[in-house]
Amino acid sequence: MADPLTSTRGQAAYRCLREMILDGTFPPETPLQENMLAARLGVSRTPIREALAQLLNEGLIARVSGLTPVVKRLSVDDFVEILHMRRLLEVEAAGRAARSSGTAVLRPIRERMMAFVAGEQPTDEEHAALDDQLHAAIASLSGSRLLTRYVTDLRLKTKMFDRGRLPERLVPGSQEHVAIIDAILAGQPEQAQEAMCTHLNNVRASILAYLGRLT
Amino acid sequence: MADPLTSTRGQAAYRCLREMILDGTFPPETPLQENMLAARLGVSRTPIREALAQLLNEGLIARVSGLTPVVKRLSVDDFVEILHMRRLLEVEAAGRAARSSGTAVLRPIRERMMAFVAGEQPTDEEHAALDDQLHAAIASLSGSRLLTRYVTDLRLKTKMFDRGRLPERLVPGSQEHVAIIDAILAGQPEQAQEAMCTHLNNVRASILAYLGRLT
DNA sequence: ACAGGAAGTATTGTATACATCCTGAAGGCA
DNA sequence: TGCCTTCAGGATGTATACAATACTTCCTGT
Repeated sequence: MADPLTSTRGQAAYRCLREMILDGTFPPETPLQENMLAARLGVSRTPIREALAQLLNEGLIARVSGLTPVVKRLSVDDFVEILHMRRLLEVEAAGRAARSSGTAVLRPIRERMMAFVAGEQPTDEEHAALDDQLHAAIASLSGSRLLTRYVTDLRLKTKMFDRGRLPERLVPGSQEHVAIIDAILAGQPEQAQEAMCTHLNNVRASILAYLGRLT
Repeated sequence: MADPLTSTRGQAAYRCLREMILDGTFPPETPLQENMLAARLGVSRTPIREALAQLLNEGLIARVSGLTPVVKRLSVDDFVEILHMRRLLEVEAAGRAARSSGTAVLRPIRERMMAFVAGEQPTDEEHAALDDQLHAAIASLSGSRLLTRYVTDLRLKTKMFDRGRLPERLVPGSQEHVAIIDAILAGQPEQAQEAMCTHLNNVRASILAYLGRLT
């Protein structure tokens, strides 16, 4: 049988709502009323409430003035804060990954990244999935479940900015990823940390430039 | 009126259960059955389920083999992992706090700490509360809500080890706290970071020694 | 016309009843 | 004797009904 935890309607509703928030089906400030969601997902309010509680904990939604929770709008400051935290944690993770064994799992990811550098054009989903896979693998190689979880949580919140909005970052981003991987494979913690730090600084700079371009 | 969020039975149950777990009323491995808890707290299963979901998210309880969640037993490795993460985050927070304005809030805390150094014997609750207050204030001075929240969450999980088990740490611990405060008040980030790092290393060492003494 | 209040409406909080699934034990068969 | 099957009990997942609360709108008085 499937994992009972992920096969309950409550968990399914959670994943569904999270996806709808991240992909823009529910834009920021959208009020999420329990009855509306229950009707829309075809379940009762009980699993909906469970899902909302989880999203509330994660910070993807918030109760602004008391009652009905709304989709949280990430301010630029929020975004910078999250990326700052990600840098702190992922730089640490990269350093620890370089000291770990089992780094071979990074090799197939490196191959795919090299293909992007060589000119292959992946779909957004493909690219995002590989990005996730790499950062998750590095966090996991750190050997700390806590670090892995925090990195995963933080990356979730910035994911809505990664949706193919910055195609010009594909090749340089992939090059930076390869640099991080190579430093880890070579067992050089300082270089791995530096490469990760550079990468995240570039991500921040390019997204801030994108946001500035909008105004 | 009181904050509507904290006056619901669900939130009350959450705080109540959390306290019971942290103070040992529910020791590790205790199964937390919804019916039992509902009867014990005098509410229905609905708010209990809400509270359990929150505790589950926080990691204070876990579903080990499927069904009934049990109070999580913190292994030594878990503890080291948490303290490692705390060091990473709180060192960062101390550095940023030293660069911030508004550090005057630390002065009354410093006075109390000095009283402990001078020989005053606080109750466990008093000491724990001041400790919380200091670390929370430093995290808050970092200017990052995210950092503050993470530090708070992590400290919660190690709190069960702080319950007056290490009376010999009172004076040196308070001295270390004063050193951190003084570095922040003096606006010296590097020294603040170093003092915080030293402090947390000492905390880890003394608790590991305590745990080793048990075996 | 504007402010204050009161009633109605809608939404969340809580309790309870029902459905589903897991667990454990008893009994039968090889 | 040991293992598998089956059934009973219980615990969680889900739906629904009810209670309480916050918001909205309209009315009234100044």
